[in-house]
Amino acid sequence: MTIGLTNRQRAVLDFIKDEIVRRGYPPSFREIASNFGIKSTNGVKVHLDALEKKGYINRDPGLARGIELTPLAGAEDASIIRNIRKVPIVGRIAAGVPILAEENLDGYLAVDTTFVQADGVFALVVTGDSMKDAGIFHGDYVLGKPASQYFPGDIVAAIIGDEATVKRYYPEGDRVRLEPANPAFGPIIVEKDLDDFRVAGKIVAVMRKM
Amino acid sequence: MTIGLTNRQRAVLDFIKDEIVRRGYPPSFREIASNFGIKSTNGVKVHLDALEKKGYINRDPGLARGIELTPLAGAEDASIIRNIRKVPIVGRIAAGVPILAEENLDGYLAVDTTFVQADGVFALVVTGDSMKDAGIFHGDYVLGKPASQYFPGDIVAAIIGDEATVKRYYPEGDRVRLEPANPAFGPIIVEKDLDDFRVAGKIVAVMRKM
DNA sequence: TAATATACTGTGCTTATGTTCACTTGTCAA
DNA sequence: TTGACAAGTGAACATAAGCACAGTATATTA
Repeated sequence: MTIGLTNRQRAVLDFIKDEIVRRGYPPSFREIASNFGIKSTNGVKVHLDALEKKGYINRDPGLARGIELTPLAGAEDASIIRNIRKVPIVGRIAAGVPILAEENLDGYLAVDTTFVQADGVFALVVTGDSMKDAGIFHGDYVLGKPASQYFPGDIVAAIIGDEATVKRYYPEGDRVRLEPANPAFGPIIVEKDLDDFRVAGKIVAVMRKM
Repeated sequence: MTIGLTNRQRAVLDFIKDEIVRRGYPPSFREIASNFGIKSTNGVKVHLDALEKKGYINRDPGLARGIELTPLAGAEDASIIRNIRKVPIVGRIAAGVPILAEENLDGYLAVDTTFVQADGVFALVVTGDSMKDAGIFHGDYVLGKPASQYFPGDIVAAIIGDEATVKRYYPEGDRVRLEPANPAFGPIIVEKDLDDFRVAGKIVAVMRKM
């Protein structure tokens, strides 16, 4: 029952989230009121009632600052309120299903928002050293961000069959050349509109555990 | 000035953290009191004053539930958020002070616990490409973990003067050779017990934003 | 065109919450 | 054995904060 919020309600919700991030606890009615230039605490109460009714917050009536964010509000598990995103880790890719399908899921990686801002970002574990010279090693996590367009030279995660591979992307007519960053390996050349082939995202971050 | 806490103070601090996790906002004086069987709010106030004086919390006087946890409180023990650690980012290093001193602090990086388990881990931003062949580039974050002993070949964060540098560690008698991973650079050789020199930690992770 | 929802103002009230002060008790180090 | 510190009790107090109710205005929907 995801009921949409009005602009005003969303602004109030965002303010509450920001305050929780900034100070570690929710704002009071009067703090919300003064932030929005509202002169009556009742004006705020109406908003909070609406947010609660629509499932974005839970309140503990009577309690000072007794506002809890629900997952709907974007508090996946209180993570988002601390500059954190949970990025799905994509494991073995099942044929035909979208990359973020549950079948492919292999847990989550918590990532600081300095590394990811957008939604839809996924993580995968690199196999092989074909991107060694680009500083991407066997066993590294890479974060991939789906894009509407990829440019020559972009490092991308490409799906070929049920395998994900990380390479530099070079479109060549109706083919694509996937170029490794390691002289020991040669390029992979695939038909652009092969059913089996797609580019899942551009690599936006690398994380290595040593 | 990391002053130790008494058992009771630690218990109170833990309770505050638990409540923040559980409900999303800090407890009131009376909630703390009733949890510990304390009958006077003043009993609680003394604890909070002590926690504040010792740097584990910050309070906004007069405000209901105006308790903020400081990094000190979070670093003590499991982070308030599951699976996540907040790692202090070390910037320019002031002479003479410990690496984690406030003067050096440049914010925090949230990191999944798959990358860090221990306390005391710090992050710093790499300058220069001297570790390029080890897959550590200019601008990368590295996570350093202080150790009691370092072994030949370890990649470490070393402090020389007020500069941090990342290199491979090779002890040689009462000198240390800091070896880059880039043929364009030569090694740095320093006296082991120079005042100006110390090894701050072993590099346990690398994170790159592209 | 009546009903409903949003978005408020203004006032008064209740209570949840933090503060202050005086005093007690036990422990531990100088 | 004095003094400092931790850890309280108890009561009075001030105020921060939530709630209720009576209105007003506008827009949208049935």
